[in-house]
Amino acid sequence: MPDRSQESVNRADRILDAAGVLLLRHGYRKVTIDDVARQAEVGKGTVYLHWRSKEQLFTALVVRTSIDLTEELLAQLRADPSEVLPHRFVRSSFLAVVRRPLMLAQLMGDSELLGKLGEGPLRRLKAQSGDRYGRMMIERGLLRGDIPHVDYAMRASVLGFYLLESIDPGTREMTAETKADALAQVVRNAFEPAGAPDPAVVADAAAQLAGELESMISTFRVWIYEGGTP
Amino acid sequence: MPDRSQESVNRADRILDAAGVLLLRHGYRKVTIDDVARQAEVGKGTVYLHWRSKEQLFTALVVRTSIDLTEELLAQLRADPSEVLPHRFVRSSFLAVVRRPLMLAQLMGDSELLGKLGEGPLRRLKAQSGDRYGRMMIERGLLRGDIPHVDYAMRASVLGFYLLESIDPGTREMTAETKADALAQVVRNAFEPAGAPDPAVVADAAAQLAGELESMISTFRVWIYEGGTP
DNA sequence: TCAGTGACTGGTTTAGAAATCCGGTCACGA
DNA sequence: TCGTGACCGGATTTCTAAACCAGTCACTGA
Repeated sequence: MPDRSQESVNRADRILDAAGVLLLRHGYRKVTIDDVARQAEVGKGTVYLHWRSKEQLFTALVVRTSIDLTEELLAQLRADPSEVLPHRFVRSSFLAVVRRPLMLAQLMGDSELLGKLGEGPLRRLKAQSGDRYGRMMIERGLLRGDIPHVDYAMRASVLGFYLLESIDPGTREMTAETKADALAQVVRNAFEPAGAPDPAVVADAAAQLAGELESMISTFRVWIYEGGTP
Repeated sequence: MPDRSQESVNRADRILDAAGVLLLRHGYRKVTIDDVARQAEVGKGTVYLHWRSKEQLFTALVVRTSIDLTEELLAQLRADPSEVLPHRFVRSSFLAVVRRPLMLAQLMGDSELLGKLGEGPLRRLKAQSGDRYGRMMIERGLLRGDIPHVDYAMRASVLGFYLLESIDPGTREMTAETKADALAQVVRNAFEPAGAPDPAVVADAAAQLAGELESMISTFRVWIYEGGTP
């Protein structure tokens, strides 16, 4: 028998579901709090019992999606530590992002869909995490240290795979997996050292990355309730 | 002593110069034909002696810049045939584009600056040429044939180098050369076969590419006078 | 005679006012 | 105590009048 606060969490989730459906259909600007409340079958005031503003409501939605995505990556990493290798991890991240329209919109800076929700500290946090991941891989010898600006080059190359589709509609016929495989090839050939990596190093790196992902998830959990502006 | 038509060409060039200055400063929408005429110190009607519409005037400007860019690449290719190798050619193209704001704007689809001039047959032609270059390099064994979707992967990776700067302002501190070098590394490691290429193959490929560039330039020359819609 | 010009025209964009909308509050009812 | 929807006023949209500018063409002077 669910207690009072459990009910409240359920309802918060229902409201976020409603917000998600409407956001993807109409975009941030055209979705009103009234719409969300009606879709979630609650009164408008009820929405404000959970979040202080429209911006915080939709930020919570983006953060919830980020948690979901990060948990997926974490599960894959735990099932197979070699997921930590750049070509594997970048591949999984690519698929995890393109399958979540909200994440894709945030990464591509789609202000039509997200308003200015795309910016903000959330994006900075993710960028920082990417940086830390890169440095960690270089330190452990899982990314080539012999080429200058590996981090820059990898960021640039990967970005292109996310953005090409918006510039060249012809590529929309390829499946996400096909693109992800091509991306993995590029990352492996261009940025990873030749030869098989030491399994011990891989296991260790996987453990560290798992820790980082967990702490990201914790940070996200806090943000859901504080609207990303603590 | 310059004849009548030489004068006319000079004046057309002066008008295009004026249009270029104003376009970069204010963008397509805010530049009026009056402005251009005044900047070029001719009457407004005179502009219409050279081009049938505002769109054709600015299209001619973009095409003139494209010719200039293509001639630069052609000269480099003639000076050193190994410029035809993907990592070299992509590097030179990158530099040639980022040093010409109009070309960069067109490639990035900057509609603030170019209005809808960014679209159109010009862009399609350039995309096609890129495709043909890719196929040619694969046929001659200068791009790896063993990885699926090399063309797609290379287009995506290269695109990222053009676009990263607009997403991550931090990278603006790097010089264009540094970025171009990183790009060349990626292309070489990810897409070219290991080992030195056969000089005869290179020379032959260079000759063919030079031919293609020449024919592009010819096409551009026609378009200057026909506004890109023959 | 004709290249060059700028006043002129009417479709389009902009500016400003009026009307509508919607984020956020809160008094009330269950 | 929790949930609601009528209500408020700042923000956005809509409407209309004024300004603007692409493109034309009759005129000028070389």
